[in-house]
Amino acid sequence: MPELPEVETVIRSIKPQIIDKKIISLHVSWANTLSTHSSLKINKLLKNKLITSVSRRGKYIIIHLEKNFIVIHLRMTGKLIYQKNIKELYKYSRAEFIFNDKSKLIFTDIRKFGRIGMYKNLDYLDRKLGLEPFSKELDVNYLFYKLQKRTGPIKGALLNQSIVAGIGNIYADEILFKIKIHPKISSNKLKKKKLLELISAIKIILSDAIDSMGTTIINFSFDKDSQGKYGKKLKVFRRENKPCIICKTKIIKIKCVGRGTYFCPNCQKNN
DNA sequence: ACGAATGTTGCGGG
DNA sequence: ACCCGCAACATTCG
Repeated sequence: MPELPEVETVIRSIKPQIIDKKIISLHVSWANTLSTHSSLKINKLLKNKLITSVSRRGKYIIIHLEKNFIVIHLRMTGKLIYQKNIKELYKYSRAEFIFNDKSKLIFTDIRKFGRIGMYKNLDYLDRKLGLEPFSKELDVNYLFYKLQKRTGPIKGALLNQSIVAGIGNIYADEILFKIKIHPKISSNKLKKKKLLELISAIKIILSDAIDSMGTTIINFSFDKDSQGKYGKKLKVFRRENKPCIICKTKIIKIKCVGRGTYFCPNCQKNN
């Protein structure tokens, strides 16, 4: 579920709550949640370690320890809930960080796709992921270089985390609508002038969505049950059969790179 | 009632 | 290197 704006919202909400706390233990109730270590091993590495920072890379949440990094991916339905005083139990709790002051960070995940791993540095993420959308290095030359050899649909390129990190299904559709590009147009067909618009749209849509604290449609929430407000601003995503806000043509839904894809067939022509 | 779809990623194979 | 289809899983929708 969460894309970059939702992940950014989550880290902004949990950072002040967990920074400078010491982790006592990590209790894992669904073993596959751990992607890199056994529960025993990760607990040895975590025990009494201080959280020095919390950050984000693409859609990954990074909890900085003194020597290591805990990396969390929420995938479709993962949530992080900070719990100050011992209270409710969560049916879908998969792992719980226990801090020195008895507070907890609870990782819940209905579909069990979310993962928690631990790394000595962030090379693993940097190798796998492309540029951050707000990076100054994200320019026309970089995008052109990445797209020129690709013949697949531009939407697939936007969803590809090794090009620009953090865009998912919602924002890919919104970005393409903003600059009137058909989602199935071949990636290498875009001229440099259009790539300049694309970069600008990526930055604008994502930063607007962050300002709205993300999009809540089905699952996303932060701070336990706060909802993102960007859902109200969506122009095409999940607006099938509703009028395009520009031309009143009905928004249609198709399959593109295996994903439900919404666009305006009049504003976003395939040529 | 049951197959399809759901905001993601990693894998295998062409 | 790229691209596609599928699997990982639980719930909701038509």
